[in-house]
Amino acid sequence: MPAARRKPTEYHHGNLREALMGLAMQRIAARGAPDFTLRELAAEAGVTHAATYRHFASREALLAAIAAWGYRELHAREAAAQAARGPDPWARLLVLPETYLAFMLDAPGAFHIMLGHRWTDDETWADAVAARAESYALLEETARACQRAGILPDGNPARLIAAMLGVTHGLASLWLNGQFGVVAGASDAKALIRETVCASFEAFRASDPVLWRDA
Amino acid sequence: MPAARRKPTEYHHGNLREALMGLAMQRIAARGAPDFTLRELAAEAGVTHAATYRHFASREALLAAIAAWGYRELHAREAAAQAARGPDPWARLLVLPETYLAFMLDAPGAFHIMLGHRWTDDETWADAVAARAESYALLEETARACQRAGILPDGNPARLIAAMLGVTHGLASLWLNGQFGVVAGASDAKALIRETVCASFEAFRASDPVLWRDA
DNA sequence: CGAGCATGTAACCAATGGTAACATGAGTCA
DNA sequence: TGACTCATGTTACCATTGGTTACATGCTCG
Repeated sequence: MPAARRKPTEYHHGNLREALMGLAMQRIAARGAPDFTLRELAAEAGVTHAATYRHFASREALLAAIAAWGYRELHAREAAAQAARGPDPWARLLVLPETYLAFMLDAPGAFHIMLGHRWTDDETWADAVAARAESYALLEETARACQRAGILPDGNPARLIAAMLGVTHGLASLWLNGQFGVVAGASDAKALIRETVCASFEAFRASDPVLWRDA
Repeated sequence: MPAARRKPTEYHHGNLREALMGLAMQRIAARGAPDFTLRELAAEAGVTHAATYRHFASREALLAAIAAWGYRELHAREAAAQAARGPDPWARLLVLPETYLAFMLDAPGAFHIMLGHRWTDDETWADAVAARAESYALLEETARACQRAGILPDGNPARLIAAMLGVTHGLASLWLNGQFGVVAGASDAKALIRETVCASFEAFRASDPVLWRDA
């Protein structure tokens, strides 16, 4: 994250765009929702709120940029982690939720937008939608590879993928919204989440193929 | 849902509180987020926006009331469905996600607030928090009963509960945010979700107890 | 019937997202 | 070097929003 405040002598900020994204993510992570005001944000960056419109068409566009950055970064981390893990399909599959959850802890502000914010269909979110699709495609390919290798049970891959995406996304979402205390003592929620996701994947792996077949 | 517009002759609306909640839920369901303006809402109810403050302390309080209503209704439906299903713990467990997903389709507007909206900790949301806790308690009790009956594998119940809550919540959340097309052809997403949740529960049931034990 | 209280209205406020016209200064090329 | 230019920032402005306050209305019940 770049420095938030610029020196008061300089007229041009230098990299206001990224500074605003960083500050916004901080605030979202702290408050749990994109509550911030463009004016607050701009002031914290040492700039007038009107200056933000040189970099983002609207407040929504700033959020969309954060989401797009998040999914691109996630995809990059996932791909790198898979490469580091070698060719085994199962290891390549398990590394995905691991990376996902680790990134969530690294950048909770971005995740709030990625998971919790309603995206309108207009072009503002087009970038984010595309970036998200890439990340999902990775899961889909890897899951299919596991099926081909006989590691995951046969059956409709969409169901298996939905199940895996569901647990991961669901637990992440619960944690982000602070709803995890209701199910655990919240003592070490992060460890519980990681282990639960892992156990679920293993349960799916060892499950009866009949479960996943279409009627 | 009560009628949106009152007759212009009458000064008092009659049941403005519920009318506003109903209209708000409609709008949330339609737009996918609580985008509405208090003034729009009030106008649609045939009333000045200031009138809403006779029934809700703030815009946020209206959302909180919807969430609280939603969780109370959900809990009631779950309890009723369990009662109708008889004493078998496994049947009583499976009926919970069924009811959950069915209610989501009935009242997507309420679910958007229940699942997708960040709840601040102040007293505005106290009711909703309490109602939510009751619904979660039902899942927890039923899951523990299944473990005692030897139906669910032994191990840390928090993990099993987290896993089940995770899939259900995760898939519901994906569907609400319109992100389900990425995993399925979105042809009959609702059926896919129901069957995937069911398959997941069965997979957990038949899984190796070792998966759910603490290290 | 009349009093009181719940409910609605009108007028107002500060703050917000967004726009437009103007100011500044860094990079480029003669 | 000096001037042109364009990206970037500022000032001043706007309509709209959530929220408050003082006043109006009319249902309810002694």
